[in-house]
Amino acid sequence: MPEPGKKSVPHPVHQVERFRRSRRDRASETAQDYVEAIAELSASQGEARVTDLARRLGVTHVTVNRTLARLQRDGLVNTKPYRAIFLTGTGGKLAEESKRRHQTVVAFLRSLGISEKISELDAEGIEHHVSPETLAAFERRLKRR
Amino acid sequence: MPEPGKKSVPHPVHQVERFRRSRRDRASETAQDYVEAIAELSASQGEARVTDLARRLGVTHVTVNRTLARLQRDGLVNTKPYRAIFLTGTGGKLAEESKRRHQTVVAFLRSLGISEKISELDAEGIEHHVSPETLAAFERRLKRR
DNA sequence: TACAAATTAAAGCCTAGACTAAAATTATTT
DNA sequence: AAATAATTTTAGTCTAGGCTTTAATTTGTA
Repeated sequence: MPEPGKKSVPHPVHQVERFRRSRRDRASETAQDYVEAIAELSASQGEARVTDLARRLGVTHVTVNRTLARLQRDGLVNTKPYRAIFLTGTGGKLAEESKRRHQTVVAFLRSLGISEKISELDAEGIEHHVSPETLAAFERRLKRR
Repeated sequence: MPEPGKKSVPHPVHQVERFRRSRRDRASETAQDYVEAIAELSASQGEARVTDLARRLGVTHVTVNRTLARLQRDGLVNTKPYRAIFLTGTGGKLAEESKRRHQTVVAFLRSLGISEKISELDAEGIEHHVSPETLAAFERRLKRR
C-alpha cells in the first residue's frame, strides 16, 4: 500500500496489465508457431513430421517432440508414435487465425515500405502481440490505398 | 538433407531465422522492461527499490530479486544488499533506447486511430520486436502528417 | 529377408522466470 | 532503546523451452 507520507506512486494503475498481458502472449507464441508450421507442412507435404518441424523451426527434433507433448496435452494436436501429426479442430482454428494475422502484419509492414525480408522477420515477433483492434486498424489501412 | 526424389522443401531457406530471432528477442524483453522501470522510478522517486519494481511489473518481489541478480550478472544494473538499484552505463543506454522505441510505437498506433489504452497494451508486446528499419518507417510516417 | 538409415522416444541437464514460506536486515514508532 | 513493521534476501518448488546422448522402433533398400 502506498503510504500517504511518501510521494505517492505516479504510474497509471493499469500499467501492470501491460506486462501481464505481454507475458501471457509470450506463453502462447510457441503454440502458434507450431500449429502454423504443422498446417503449412500438411498442406505442402501431405503430412507433418517431427523432423520437418524441427528443421523449419530451427530447433532439435527432441525439442519438437517435447513441445508436441504439451500441445497434445492442451488439445491442439493429435499424435501417435511414428505417425504424422494432425491438428485438432481447435489447433486448426488457431493455425488459421495465426496465419491470417501473420499475413496481415507482413502486408502492413510491406505497405510502409519495409523490405520483404525485414517484414517477415519483424512480423514473426510482432504478430503475437497484435490485438484484434490493432489488426483491424492494419486491415483498414491496407484496404484504403 | 532434402532428397531429390521427394518434393523438395518449399519454404524459404531463411525462415528458420525468423523463429531464431523471435526467440532471442524474447530473452531480452524482461531486461528491457526492468531497466525501463528502474529508470522511471529513479527519476520519479529518487530511487528504485525492489518492492516498487514488483508492484509496477506485476510480479512478486522475490521474482524481481532473482531477475535483478541476472541483470547484475549481465552488467545492466548495480545493486548492493538492502540498497537501492542503479543502472550501469549500459543499462542506462538500454533504458533510453527502450523508452524511445516504446514511445514511437505508441505514437504510431495512436496515429492509426487506436485508443490510448490498446496502444499501450499492444506496444508493450510489439516494441521488443521492432527492428531499426521498421522503427524508422514508423517515425517517417509520424513525421509526414 | 536382413541390415542400414531414418525417425522417434527416453533420460538427464540447463536457464529463465514465476511462485510461497521463512529468515535477515533496515526503518519506524512508541 | 525496544518492539514492531516493512523490506529484502534466501531456500526450495514449478513449468516452459532449450540442449545432448543414448536407446528403441520403423522403414527403405540391397
